[in-house]
Amino acid sequence: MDVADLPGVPEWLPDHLRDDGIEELYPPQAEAVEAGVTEGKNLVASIPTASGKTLIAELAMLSSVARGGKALYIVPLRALASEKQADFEEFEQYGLDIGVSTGNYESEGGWLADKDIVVATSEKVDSLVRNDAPWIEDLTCVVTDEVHLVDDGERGPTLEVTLAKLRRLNPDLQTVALSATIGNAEALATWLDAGLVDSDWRPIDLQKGVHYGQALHLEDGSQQRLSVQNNEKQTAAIVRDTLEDDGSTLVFVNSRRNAEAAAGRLANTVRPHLSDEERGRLADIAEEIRDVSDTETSDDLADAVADGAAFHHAGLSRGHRELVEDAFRDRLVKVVCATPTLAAGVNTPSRRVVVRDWRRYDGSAGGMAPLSVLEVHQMMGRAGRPGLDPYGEAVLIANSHDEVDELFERYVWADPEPVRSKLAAEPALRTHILATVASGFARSREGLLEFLEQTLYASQTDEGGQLERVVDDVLTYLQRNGFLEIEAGELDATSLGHTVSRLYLDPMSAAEIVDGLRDWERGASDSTSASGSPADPQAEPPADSGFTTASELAENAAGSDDDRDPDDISALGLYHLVSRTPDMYQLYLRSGDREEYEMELFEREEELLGPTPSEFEEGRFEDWLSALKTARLLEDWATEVDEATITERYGVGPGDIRGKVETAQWLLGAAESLASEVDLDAARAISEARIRVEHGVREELVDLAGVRGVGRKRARRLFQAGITDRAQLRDADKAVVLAALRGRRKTAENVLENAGHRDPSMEGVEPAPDVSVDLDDGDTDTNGDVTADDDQSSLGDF
DNA sequence: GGTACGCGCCTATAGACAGCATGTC
DNA sequence: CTATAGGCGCGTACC
Repeated sequence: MDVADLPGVPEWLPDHLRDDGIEELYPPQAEAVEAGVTEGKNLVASIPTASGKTLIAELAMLSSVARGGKALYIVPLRALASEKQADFEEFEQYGLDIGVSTGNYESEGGWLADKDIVVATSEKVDSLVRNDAPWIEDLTCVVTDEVHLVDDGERGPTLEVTLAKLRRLNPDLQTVALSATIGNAEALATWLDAGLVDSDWRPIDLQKGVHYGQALHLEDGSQQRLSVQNNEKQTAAIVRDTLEDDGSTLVFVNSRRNAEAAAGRLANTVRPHLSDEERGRLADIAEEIRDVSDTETSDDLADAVADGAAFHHAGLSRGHRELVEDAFRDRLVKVVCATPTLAAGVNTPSRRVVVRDWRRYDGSAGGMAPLSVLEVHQMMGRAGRPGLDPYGEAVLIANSHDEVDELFERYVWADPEPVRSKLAAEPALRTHILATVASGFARSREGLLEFLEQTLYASQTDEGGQLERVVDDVLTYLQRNGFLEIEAGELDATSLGHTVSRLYLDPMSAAEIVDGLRDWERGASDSTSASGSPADPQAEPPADSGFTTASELAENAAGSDDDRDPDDISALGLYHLVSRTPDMYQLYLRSGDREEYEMELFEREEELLGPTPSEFEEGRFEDWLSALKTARLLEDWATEVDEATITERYGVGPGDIRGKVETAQWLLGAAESLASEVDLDAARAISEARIRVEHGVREELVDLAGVRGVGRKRARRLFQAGITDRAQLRDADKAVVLAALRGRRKTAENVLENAGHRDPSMEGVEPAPDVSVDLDDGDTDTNGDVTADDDQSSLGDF
């Protein structure tokens, strides 16, 4: 189909596409147009990655906007939100306004209501609906990227429920759903009352194969000789072979450690193939990587990159990831060894893809579980860059002759699994039922079930019995914990319930937080026996186990003599409290850790909020310990322990620290709201703990770190120079400030201005000579300090 | 005596959304 | 209920 023949699109679009070198649509795109995407029709497109999904989305959104509408583009990852924003911003020249909204970022300059196209994550959209964002009603078109993720147990239900809500709010809404190739695209189409484009077409050939011994067996039956030389691994042989053809390789492995180890080894394979010029540019990038942070991960990555290899996983910080992705796209880095982060995420195609590990550890399966066909196909789909490579090759690695056949059967020739709704699971319904009631989508049990009828789950199952049963369990749970009231069949969210829904908390997290805080106020004496575990946990839904109901408000109102002062709650206690909620991704407890944290628990049990579960309750006790480990990490961060020490002590990457800190910040913010909601007096302690973790500073720096432009390091330097709070900074001797900030005039001016200094100008000011500021060269003060504390407390016990 | 290698045993295990109100070194 | 790579200690073979 020629771009001139597109019905319903703005008149500038055909020319715009031609300028981009697009004269004709790809076949699946043409099918989509024939199905009416540009004329407001619903559509499900199940097509491979990189076969033009984005254009289908654009056609739908632009034509909808051209008719005076407003479009929403839902992405699964924050990283994709910014990528799509960049894509769509080229339409700004035609007067369109693009906006982005994710948890940590909101586009500035004009509210989202004024935007023509809004990009957001599914959770953010859910949250916007819960908080009654007024512009939601103006939407005329919603595009969902990667809809097959409704199959995901944790995040799928959010997408499902959110789509159902959007469609309910606005029955005329055009719904376009983009999916990877899946087994049951027609089921999605039925659910969304949509036309269907289901195609395998790719703009560039993809040849799948399995490597074993000295040969690469391809799916068309041919074989390529690809010999493994002296001692090298199969992966190395493939990488070398690709390099000889001047191509790059993406290697998928199943753990972070494997990614790092493989990158280190493959660096040796790549090194001899680099030109001098490449070596020079790679050295520069390696230097930038070292600048991002001075952790071991950072060093290892820099070493590998200097040789043209890299690893990529979620433990990397944002800066690291971007540098690696860019260098790979620029073809400087020849090999990237990645965990599945890269397959789901951003656009980094490569000549060849190697799927080295096809099994992955899965705690719920109790061991290694094979990857799904869908996942493997998604990884393989990264092979071949349109316009750059003649074709793409995706290779699985077999370790035996039998495995060759197995891999062909299991992945190369197999069709992807059907997508199935995971909505009927209790944890998902807990949060969505509360939100559905709180935001007025349902006012009775029947209304609730009727609403759930609009989900994929309902369209995929014939017997409603299962769903109904879980719904009743969840309603009971929500009622018992004081989130909902049920009266004469009427459902009503309590004010606590509304708060929880708006805060986007899992109700179970909210219950845990409220109970923990309340338990503290009630005093320690009766808490050891106060575990709310039902007598027979087996008979109760798992959601209930171990929690006193949050509705026992009246019980402690009387107050007793052993009430404790809420200001005495320690930061560790609060960090532990939020770390044990289901909203915090827990740290893995390694074998050696168990003993260490049992000891730690023994020493600091007093500080924790709520009764420690019995050691015989295996699962709960384990969770309690790993929450303690997470809490310790946060405490270290809030005690100015430096990054490198933390990564080493807890076995995490630099990016993980950021993630934990961010989550803790969010949950503590939520805890603050909850405390005031239920009249608990802990707000001050929580707020301080939150600010400390936010800036990563000890108590005495909280005030200083609140000044814009002052982080944990600058705050500490100022403090050492004798400036201990914001007020002092406001009237400080400029010479001292300048010296404390190591003579950086511009920084000092900024800081003083933000602190409200009368005359921030640094002109003619010289750093005061008697102020010494040596904290970042080596692990002198802050770290040394903390390490000493640490030694003291642990040594004292042996 | 030193080194190189191979074997068996032990260990450890992917990803990342959200409130609210603004900004690290 | 499922696996496997890598690191380490140890024993053997060889110079």
